[in-house]
Amino acid sequence: MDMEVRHLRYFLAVAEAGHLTRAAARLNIQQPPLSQQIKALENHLGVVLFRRHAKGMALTESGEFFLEEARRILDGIAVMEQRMARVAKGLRGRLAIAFTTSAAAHLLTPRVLRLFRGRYPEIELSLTENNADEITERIASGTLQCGFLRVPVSRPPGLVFRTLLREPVLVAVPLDHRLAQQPRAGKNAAVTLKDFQGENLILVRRAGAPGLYANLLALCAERGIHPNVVAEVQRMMTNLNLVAAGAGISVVPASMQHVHAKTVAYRPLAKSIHLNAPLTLVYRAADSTAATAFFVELVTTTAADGGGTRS
Amino acid sequence: MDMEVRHLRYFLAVAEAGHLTRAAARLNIQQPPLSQQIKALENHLGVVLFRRHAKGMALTESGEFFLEEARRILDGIAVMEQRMARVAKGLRGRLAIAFTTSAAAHLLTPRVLRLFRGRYPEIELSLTENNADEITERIASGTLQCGFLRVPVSRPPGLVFRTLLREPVLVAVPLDHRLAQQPRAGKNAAVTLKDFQGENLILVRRAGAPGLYANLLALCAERGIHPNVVAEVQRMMTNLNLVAAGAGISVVPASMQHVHAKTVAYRPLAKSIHLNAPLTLVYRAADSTAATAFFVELVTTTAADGGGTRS
DNA sequence: ATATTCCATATCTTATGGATATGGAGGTCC
DNA sequence: GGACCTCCATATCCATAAGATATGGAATAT
Repeated sequence: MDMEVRHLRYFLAVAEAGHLTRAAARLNIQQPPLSQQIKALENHLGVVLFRRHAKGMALTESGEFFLEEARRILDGIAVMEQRMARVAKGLRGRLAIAFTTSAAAHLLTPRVLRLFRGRYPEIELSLTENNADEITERIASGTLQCGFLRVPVSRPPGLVFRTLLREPVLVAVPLDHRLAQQPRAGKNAAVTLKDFQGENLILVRRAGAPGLYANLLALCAERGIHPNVVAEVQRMMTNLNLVAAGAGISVVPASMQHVHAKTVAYRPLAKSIHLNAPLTLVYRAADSTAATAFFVELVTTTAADGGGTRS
Repeated sequence: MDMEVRHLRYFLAVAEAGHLTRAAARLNIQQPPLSQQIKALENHLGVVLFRRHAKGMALTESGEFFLEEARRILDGIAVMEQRMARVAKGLRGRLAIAFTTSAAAHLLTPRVLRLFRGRYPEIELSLTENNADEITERIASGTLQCGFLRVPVSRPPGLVFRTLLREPVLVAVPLDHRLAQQPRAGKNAAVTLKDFQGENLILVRRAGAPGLYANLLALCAERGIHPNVVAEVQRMMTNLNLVAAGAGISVVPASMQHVHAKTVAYRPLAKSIHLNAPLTLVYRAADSTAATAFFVELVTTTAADGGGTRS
């Protein structure tokens, strides 16, 4: 015979009732089968658990030992069931989330993570930083659950790209650059597309893929303006590092204007230029995990509430 | 459905094999019932434990959580079974032992307890001191397992009285007593029965019950000697306290000769007087407890080996 | 495309947990 | 002290559910 949880439950009932008949009633079974199960348990353990006398059943010394053990194990099982119930509800789990450097720069991102941790403390967040390409791929493959990025570079089927917000873009130039010196014609006068003519431009993009910079180049091309593309990098942070080093100018979402603030100047673009940077949440449409749903829900509502303080 | 240990064992096998078919083979069952049991478990927990793909079964995240829990519980059960195996062998338990003050005075008693503790460290000894009457009664009622006493005062059926050893008795007298002064006629000349004539005698006995003192009185009566019984007490220690206080004289087993050594003199009895003090082990004949058997066995062999150094 | 592997489903068998009926042992009450 | 009562054990029977057998479908590899 193998011991089963049933034996423990039955034993405990008898031990607590001190009475086979009463325990059987409490367990909603009849007395004889209970008698047999107890006996089977005693056989299995090689120990007599109860002294049978005319007024009921009393634990033997071995029974007392076993009582402790049985309680311990049944308690353990109860704890397990509770924990698994929380797992089932999605209140316990793991959630792998990634963001691009520029998405991480927007205040919405840290804010939403803090909120989530507070509300679902038993969901362990695994956070990584990566470029939009890899994030998209890893979400599709199931390695990641959610990602924050700017303009989607590819749109594999089955992925949801939810635009959380749009923010202006700024032109980032080295402090000693011509465009950084300009604010006299009217206090921070906007940069126009013409200003890009002949400039060394640093891009963040993958060749052939759409994105913020693809849009910018398209606008320039429309007007016959041809900037001089001196570098294409993977991350916007690298981008700004190069600007800070004086390698050229670039364009970034407004929320990055505090990066390298001592060495890079950020100038607005002219209103006529319809170029803005979205913040996008990516996840699998088929992901039925409760944790993911909680996260998507929290991100969406937080963004709708004015998001990351519109900075 | 109720969760049973079987489910945990099956789950663990599948999780470790990563393979339903292989796990089934390892469990000596077929694949379909295993499939069903796993599914039943998933139903019960409200969680999907495995991702089924063409090369086997891989744990989901919930499955990983459950793996920890299942291992924890199965380990707990294994520990329990081991402990109960030791209980079954009698290596773990409780043993209630009592002795009279005079039995405790014999070196065999502490010696055997020390030996026992060393050999069976998981058997908890509960030690008490009491008079022969109560010890006998409590062993009969099952409150105690073993007792050490001198001469049995009653012999309820079902109790075994095993004589471990016999030792001489000595006459205990106050230091300033006539009999204490005597050792000049031949260096510690023995006390005879005649010496008891008219003496104040202190007894340890229950009226009507046999015992060391009943034997002594019988011997005296045979020869027409009538000591003056001034007290009947419950414990031999009380007895000696009274002798030390000068209330009278008494007779005790030789092993007690170090009690009140500063105020009581111990004198041998004449060889012709056939009076000695046994040390007796009492236990229930029907006591099939291994721990009791171990104890009885150890006491018997220790006593046979020369016992408590014959002091 | 074919074959193979592995899990799921459907049906049947069997082992066993549980129900019913009865007996025996130890207490209690009159 | 005898009749009754309570409570557990034993014996037999039934029903449920675990397990076996047979088959099908999905995914991967050849």
